[in-house]
Amino acid sequence: MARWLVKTEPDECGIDDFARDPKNPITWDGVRNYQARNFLTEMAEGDDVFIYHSSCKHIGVAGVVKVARAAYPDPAQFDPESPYYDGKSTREKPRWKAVDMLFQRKLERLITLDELKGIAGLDDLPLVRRGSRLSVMPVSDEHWQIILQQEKRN
DNA sequence: GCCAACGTTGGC
DNA sequence: GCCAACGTTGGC
Repeated sequence: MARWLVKTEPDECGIDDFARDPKNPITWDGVRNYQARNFLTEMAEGDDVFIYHSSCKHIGVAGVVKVARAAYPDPAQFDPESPYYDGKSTREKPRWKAVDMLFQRKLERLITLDELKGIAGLDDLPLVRRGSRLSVMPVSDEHWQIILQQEKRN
């Protein structure tokens, strides 16, 4: 089973939005970057996913969700009203994918980007790399454990 | 196919 | 709000 991390702006959709209605999956749509899309496509039902809060006051890993439905065509790309509309995408050959994700748990505390940057073992995690804009990325078992261990620290 | 211009991301 | 880094676009 693979593990992942996705970035999100908590004002748009953060871990609290998952927690508010924990039985209801949320559609992870609007990914408009090819590398990120390719990772989305690799996600399998049941995979664990870190929710990372970006572009906000408290930046860091906030919780865990799981993939409830593997990749399918992102409905937003066909909706002219959506900010994620892509006129060049067709239903026959959809360009973009979405997955559904289900709440697992909120971390006991936010694991901040700042502290993640200080952990040598995470050097090759795209998240902590300077200038990295990748919004969906795989997380190795080792990295996953390292990040979770931080939760128990003060 | 190159690459300058432009738009976006995202930390600060 | 600033701006560095990056991805995409489009002229050539």
